[in-house]
Amino acid sequence: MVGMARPRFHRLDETQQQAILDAALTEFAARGFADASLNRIIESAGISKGSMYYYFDGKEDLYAHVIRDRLEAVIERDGPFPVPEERDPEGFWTVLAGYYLRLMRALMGDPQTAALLRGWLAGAGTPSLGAAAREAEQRMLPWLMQTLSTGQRIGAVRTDLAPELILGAVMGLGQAIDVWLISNPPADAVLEDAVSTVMDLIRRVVAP
Amino acid sequence: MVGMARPRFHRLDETQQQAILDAALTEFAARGFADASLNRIIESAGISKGSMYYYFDGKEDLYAHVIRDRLEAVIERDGPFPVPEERDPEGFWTVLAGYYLRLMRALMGDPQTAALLRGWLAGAGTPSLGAAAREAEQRMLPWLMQTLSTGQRIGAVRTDLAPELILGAVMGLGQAIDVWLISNPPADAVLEDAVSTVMDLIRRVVAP
DNA sequence: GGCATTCTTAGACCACTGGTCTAACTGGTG
DNA sequence: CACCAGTTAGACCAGTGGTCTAAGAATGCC
Repeated sequence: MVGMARPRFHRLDETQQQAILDAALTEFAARGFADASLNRIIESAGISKGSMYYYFDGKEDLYAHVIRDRLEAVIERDGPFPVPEERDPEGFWTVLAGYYLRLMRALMGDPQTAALLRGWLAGAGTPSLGAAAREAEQRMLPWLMQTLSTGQRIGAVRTDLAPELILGAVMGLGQAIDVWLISNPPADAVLEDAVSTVMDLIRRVVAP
Repeated sequence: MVGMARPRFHRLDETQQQAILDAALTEFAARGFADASLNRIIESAGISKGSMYYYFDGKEDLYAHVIRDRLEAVIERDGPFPVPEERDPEGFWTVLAGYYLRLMRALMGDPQTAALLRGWLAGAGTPSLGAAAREAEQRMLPWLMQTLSTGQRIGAVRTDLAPELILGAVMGLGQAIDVWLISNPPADAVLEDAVSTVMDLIRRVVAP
């Protein structure tokens, strides 16, 4: 499986694992995948190049691993985010709005992880982001598809367009909104208003 | 001004200008900015590295120039696209739908230019795309802002959100739709249906 | 305790990158 | 023909991601 550190990485001393992941997170968050330097990560982590390639298949493999690691950390700390089981549209959207608000707060409190995940999502459409990092993106797909399915079943989401198009549109919209929110960070007092605006935009796109 | 070949480039023999731009277009369209190799472009163009740096400030400068060159070519061949002057919303959207249809047809007939422009728009959110290429993107802004303004004036576009957010949302949506259309290219017979779907999605986002 | 085996590390080496720089070539002018 | 400005060629540089091999370290067995 791509995007998976070699099993021997998990047998490595915890402190050293952390040193590698921290160095990688810092570099990838600051510069994005393409402009990040594996050599700088290696130096910062205090290991040798041979070691790095002993534990990871390469730069892309390390990147995908760090993304998974951070996603799992966010879910563990701020989750869970089960697929909504509500039966009425208002309930459905309320749950999703709550998830979004929670995620926004979490990422506002963890700017490095936020930057990493942003860079990853933004780069998803470019060739320089390799298969491994795209595979990481694919991992979110089942959750998204299930949520979409639920929304369609209860009348909250349109059924006249291909699911892939609906999801893509929401993701594209979400990223654009994200970019704007970075430039115009809402005060905590109006975070919920911002979330309402976001949910409204998404609902408009997906409403039956 | 960045993104501008040095004036001496325009004094270069036409054939050689074209060789450089063709080699650059091919490489950037195929691999995107980050993974493109300036050395390969140089070799393919049949010039020396010293020459390339004599005419351009670097890889990024060349990229921005090729983008402008292709955008201008598209506008020259398939334009013009004046800011709509209609006074009623339906007229406004009809004009924009016509522009979109024309652009889609144009880009379907010019896949290399389409790939280049796609790579550019997709990369706009990533750090590896430099200031010069982002400046090229900024050049579309006045047209977009004017169109948005017209739409707002005649009641076709909402006024309750920041213009930057509305534009960003439309661009983000547009890219997601574009990605989907690449994977699911519509037959010419249903191109207008596809355009209608796209316009509907955009209208939902921006409607008052 | 020594030896063999396996695991892990170190860093030399490679082809390639974008970019700089200098010498040489070319063309125009007086 | 000499001089000057414009242009070209490609050597050189620091850095990249990745490979490879030798050496060191750890473990297990007799």
